[in-house]
Amino acid sequence: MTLPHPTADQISLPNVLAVLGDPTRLAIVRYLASKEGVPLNCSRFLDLCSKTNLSYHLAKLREAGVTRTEAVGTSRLITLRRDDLDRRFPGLLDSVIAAAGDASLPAVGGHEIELRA
Amino acid sequence: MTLPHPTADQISLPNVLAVLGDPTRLAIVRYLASKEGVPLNCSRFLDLCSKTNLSYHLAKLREAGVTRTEAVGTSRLITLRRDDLDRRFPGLLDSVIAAAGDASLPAVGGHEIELRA
DNA sequence: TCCTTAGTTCAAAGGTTATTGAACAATTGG
DNA sequence: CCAATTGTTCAATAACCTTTGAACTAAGGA
Repeated sequence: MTLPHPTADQISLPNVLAVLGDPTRLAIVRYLASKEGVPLNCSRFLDLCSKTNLSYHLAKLREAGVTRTEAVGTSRLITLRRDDLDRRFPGLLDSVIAAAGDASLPAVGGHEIELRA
Repeated sequence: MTLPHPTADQISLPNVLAVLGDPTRLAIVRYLASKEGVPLNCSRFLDLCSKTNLSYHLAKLREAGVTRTEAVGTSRLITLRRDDLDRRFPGLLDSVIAAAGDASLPAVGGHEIELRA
């Protein structure tokens, strides 16, 4: 439960943009946004890349302050840090998600069980 | 006047985000936005980095479809591709610029003459 | 024509990023 | 306890990015 996250004001715009500039990570964020409020575990994203690589990308998202990762049992529950991002960069997340929604990004999920919110 | 630019629908979101994820380029875009409508020449940005490096960053911005570069004499006139970006990714540029405006980014310009719009 | 101004291209160095497989740790169920 | 599930860490690799200085091109002015 104690994974390192930046505080809201440690979140840096260039860093967030750079992190979202990767197609795999953008797909993760897009999917998180589509299931907002529902914490998802990593296995949800295994369509996108290998388990090892996913671990890497999810760490990047967490370290940039885009996602929050909570350890529960052997799982990690991933959520978007929408409140913090909206406070720091109003409208940014929404426009990114909307833009990503139009574009055809890698699809994800479907055969996994959602975890209670 | 014939520098390679992507068409509006060739502009890719991950690419734009990645390109804006560099502090120097974000500062360039921020400054272009603050002088919107006024084409600026490269020398305006020499506070940010060396001439060579600036050439590199401006090429990145152009290739990603963020800026338009027009050759006039020995100058290059740089403008934001706001219309195309707004059409492709509504609200994105504005929220990025607003967010960049709050954050303290490298300042730029001041002692150069603006070119007529 | 010669020089200056404006910017590009090139090659190289150094750094960072993405990706992989193998090995590891931790929790949970039988 | 044993095994399966979930995910991380490590070392390695290949690719890409940023930055630099030197050499270059192209236009404009004296």
